[in-house]
Amino acid sequence: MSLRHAVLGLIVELDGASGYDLMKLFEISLANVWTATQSQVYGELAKLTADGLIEVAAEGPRGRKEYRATDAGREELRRWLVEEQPRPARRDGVLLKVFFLGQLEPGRARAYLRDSAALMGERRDGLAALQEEVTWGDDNLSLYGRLTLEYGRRFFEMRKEWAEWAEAELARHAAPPEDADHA
Amino acid sequence: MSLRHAVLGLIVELDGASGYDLMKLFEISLANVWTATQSQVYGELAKLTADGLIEVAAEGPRGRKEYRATDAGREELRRWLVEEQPRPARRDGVLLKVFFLGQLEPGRARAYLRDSAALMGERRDGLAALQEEVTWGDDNLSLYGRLTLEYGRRFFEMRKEWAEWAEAELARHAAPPEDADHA
DNA sequence: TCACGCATGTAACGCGTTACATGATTGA
DNA sequence: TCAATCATGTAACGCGTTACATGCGTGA
Repeated sequence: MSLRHAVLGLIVELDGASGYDLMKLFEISLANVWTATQSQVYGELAKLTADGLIEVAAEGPRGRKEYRATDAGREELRRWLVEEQPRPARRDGVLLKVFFLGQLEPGRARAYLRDSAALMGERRDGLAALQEEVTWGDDNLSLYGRLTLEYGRRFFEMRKEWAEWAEAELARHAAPPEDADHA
Repeated sequence: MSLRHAVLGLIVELDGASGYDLMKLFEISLANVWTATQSQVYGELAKLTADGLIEVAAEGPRGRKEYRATDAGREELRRWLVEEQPRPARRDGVLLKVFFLGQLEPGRARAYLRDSAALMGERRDGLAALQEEVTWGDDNLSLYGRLTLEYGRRFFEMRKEWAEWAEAELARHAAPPEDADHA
């Protein structure tokens, strides 16, 4: 149940927001941390309201509803942060493919890893560019957003290096070490 | 739709397996790559059979059904490996918490990161020990399983180092740089 | 004989994705 | 005026989790 706390957390930090505001934040700030669709966000807002963790603080033009956290909501966010420990759900589409790469010809398998390394390099560069671009404020979301962005950069860097290493491993196996000591 | 291909892939690689066999493989070999529950596995076997990608090749004692891949199934696995590219679903419970760590007292936030670093170190050591223990064969599953295991080790190592870095960053912000040039 | 392990299945519920559906405001 | 943007919602479907339910075979 993490979407719930993502939505609640944003409302607490911003001290009030609409579903539309939240969507933009999910697309930008939380893009590398937790994704959510529009229907999920509005659905969760309804549930959080029903459970008394947030409330409609004001209504604006075009049916806009500005939600704010209740005391119970702030308490629940804190409880989640302190008490609940997430078990990492290990599920990775790229790794799954690697696991079955033996079904392809060796050349194709290595090409897959090479492409993967290149893609990870691009992603890393994208985040690195973002880090340069953004001017960070002194607020919480800036400070902690900076930490998660750096995590993303390190993540892609790690994957790139791993893919390069894996490709070399395959090469080592494909070409038996005939030249190891006589060349 | 990756569970489908995980199940199909295992059946192809093993050249025949029962749901029970697959469960053990999900618990051991695929634990760090793709998780699945028992009901998922049996459900997927039924679907794959209905779609003609696998078939019951033999029935054993205790109602055991040995599935084997059909030609269509082997073709589908190949297609998935070559054509389909997974978009990485970025969703990470630990990062989500970090994003909202500003809601805690600075001391507690840093403690969270320290604990996280310690946990990641343990996980890394666990995988490293596994790497030492296991005697690897020459089959595909051994070769590619070794690659994914190394990925897991690097992943935890990266997270450990990141958590330590993040904790230091918070320390830097909590204690303003009063001693920077006069000490 | 009896416990453990092998072996398969179903049902209920919640989360996530995609698509559909509608309408108000504002600024060029 | 009209297009873009703001803004909210619903419905259908599939995947994932938990719990329930059942029964056979084998070895100590």
